Amino acid sequence: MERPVRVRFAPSPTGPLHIGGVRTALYNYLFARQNGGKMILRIEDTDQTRFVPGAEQYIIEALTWLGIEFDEGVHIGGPFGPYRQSDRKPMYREYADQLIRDGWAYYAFDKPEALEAKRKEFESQKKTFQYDCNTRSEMENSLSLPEDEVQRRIESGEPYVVRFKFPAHTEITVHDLIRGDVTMNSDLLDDKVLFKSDGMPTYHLANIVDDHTMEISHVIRGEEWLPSAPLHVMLYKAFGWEDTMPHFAHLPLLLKPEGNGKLSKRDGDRLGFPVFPLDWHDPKSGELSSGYREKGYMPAAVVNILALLGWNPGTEQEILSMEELIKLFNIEHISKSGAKFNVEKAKWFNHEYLQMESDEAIADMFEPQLKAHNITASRDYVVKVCGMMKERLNFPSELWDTCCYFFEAPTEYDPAAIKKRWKPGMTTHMNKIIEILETVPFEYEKLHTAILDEYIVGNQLNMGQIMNSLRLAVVGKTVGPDMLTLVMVLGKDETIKRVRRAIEVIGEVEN
RNA sequence: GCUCGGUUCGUCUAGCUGGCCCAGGACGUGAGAUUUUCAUUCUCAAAAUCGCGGGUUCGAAUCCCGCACCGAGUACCA
Repeated sequence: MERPVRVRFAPSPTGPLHIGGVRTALYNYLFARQNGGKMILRIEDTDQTRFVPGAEQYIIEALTWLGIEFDEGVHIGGPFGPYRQSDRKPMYREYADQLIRDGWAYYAFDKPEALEAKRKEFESQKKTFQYDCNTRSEMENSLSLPEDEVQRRIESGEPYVVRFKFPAHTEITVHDLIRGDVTMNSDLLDDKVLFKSDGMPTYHLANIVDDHTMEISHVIRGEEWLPSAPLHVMLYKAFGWEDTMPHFAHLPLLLKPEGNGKLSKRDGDRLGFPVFPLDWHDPKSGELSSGYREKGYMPAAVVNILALLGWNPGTEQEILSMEELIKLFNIEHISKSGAKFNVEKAKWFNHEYLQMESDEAIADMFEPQLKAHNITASRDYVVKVCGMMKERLNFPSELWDTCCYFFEAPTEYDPAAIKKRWKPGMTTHMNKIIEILETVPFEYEKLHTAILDEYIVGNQLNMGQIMNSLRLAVVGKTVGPDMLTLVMVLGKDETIKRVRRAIEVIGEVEN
C-alpha cells in the first residue's frame, strides 16, 4: 500500500542556496505535483555555529522566483509544524533517549581534544581512526564505563553526546530509486553522533525523526548523502519505523564546467555564470555573488536548464514548461552520473525563452535601462523597437547596447567602418540622399525606389558602399536591422539630422 | 588509505529487456544560402574505435569479470 506522496526540500540556512540545491528542490516539486502530493519546506538549522542571517529568506525568495511552490513549510505553516528544526528542538531529546533505552545508542564523554588526539595517533600509524564497534570499548562512554560512573558524570553536568551503536557484521541495503540496491557492511560504518553536547540533534537524528513525523514518503536529495543512507536505514529500523520508511533517490551531482569536481560557490563568477539563483551579499565579508535573476535569466529558462541537467524526458524535446515538466518527470530518467554546467547552452535556453515574451513584456524590461540613460520615448516606440530587435538578444541586459541608436544619435563613428565604407565623394552621395529624404514621400516603398533603384542602381553606384555609409551615418557603426526600416522607425527629421551631422563630423576623405 | 557511486561527440544527453547504432538529438564549432551591414533564419558538415582489457554470443554501447580513471563520503557540518 502506497502512502500519499509527501516530499520535502530541507536546506540548511548556511548561505545562499546554490543551483544544485535548486535542482533538488525542483525535482522534489515536480515529483510532488505529478503525484498530487505535498511539497514541504523544512529548515535544517541544527548547527548554530554555521547559521547565516538572511539565508532562510533567500531560499524562500529564490524558489518563489522560480515558481517552485510549497504546500507546507516554515514560511506558510501546515499541520506538521513547526518546520524549522531549531523550533522542534525539545522533541529530539526523547527520541535519543528512546534509542538509548532500547540499546541502539549510548552516551559518549570523549572531549573533542581526546578524539583529535586519537585521530592523530592512528594517522601516525597510517590508519584512520573510526569510532565504531572495534574502538568504542577504548573510549569514554556508557558502554565502557561502569554504570554508576556514567550516572555520576551525567549528574555532575559533564558534557556528552549520544552516539548510534552500529551493530557489528551486518549487511545494510539501501534501495535507491536511481541506483538500485546499494549494500554496505556495518563494520565499515562509524558510531555517528546523533545528539550533540549543545542539546541539538545532528542532521542524522533530526532528519529521520522529522521525515517520519512529517510522514515523508520519498526522500529525493543529493548524492553526497548516499554514504550515510545506511545509517538512516538503520535508524528507521532502530525506531521501529521500517514500515513507513521513505523511498530514497540520490541525485547525481552538478559538476564544475571545467576540470573536475563538484560545482562550488567560487566557480560561478570566475567562469562567467552564476552559481546562485539570486544575487547574494554576504553579510560578513560584504562579498557579492551574482545570481541568475540579476544576470537577466528568465525563471522559466532556469527551471528548464536545471531540469535537463541530470534528467531528460525520453524524447527530443528540450524546451519544456513547468507544466510539461510536471507531466513528463520520472525518476527512471534521472541519470546516475554528474553533469557539468554548460554556459553556452544556458544562454541559448534564455534566448529561446526571451523570444516567447511579448514585445510589451520586453519593453517593460527595457524601461529601467532607458531611464538610466535619461531617455524619454513613447511607449509605442519602445514596444516597436523591442519587437524588432528581440530576436538578436540572449538577455534583456543587452537591450541598451543593441538598441541605443534608436534613442540616441551616434556621437562617434566606428573608424574601421569609415575606412572601409566612407570613400571619396561620399559627402556628395549623402547630400543627395538627404535631398531624396526631403523630397520623396516618407514611405518605405517610395524611398526604396528612390534611393536603391533610381539613385544607386540607376547611377551604377556601389550598393554596399552607399548603404553602409548611410548606416554608419545613422547608427555610428555597421550593425542593425534593414536600413530603410530603420530610417522609417527613426523618422524623416531625425534621419536627416543624423546624416547631416555625419557629413560634418566625418567630412570628405581623400582616397 | 578505506567505503560507496560513476564512466557514450568539447558539453548536456538518446541508447537500458543484446541485432533497426559502422551510435541519434541539442548547445557550441565550421561551411554555404539569404541580406545593403550586423544579427536572425535556413541548409549542410565535422565531431564519441560507446574509459581500457578480457569473456559470453552467430551478433555487445547494451550481459559477465578484471583494471584504470573521475567523483562523493569518511566532523559534536549539513
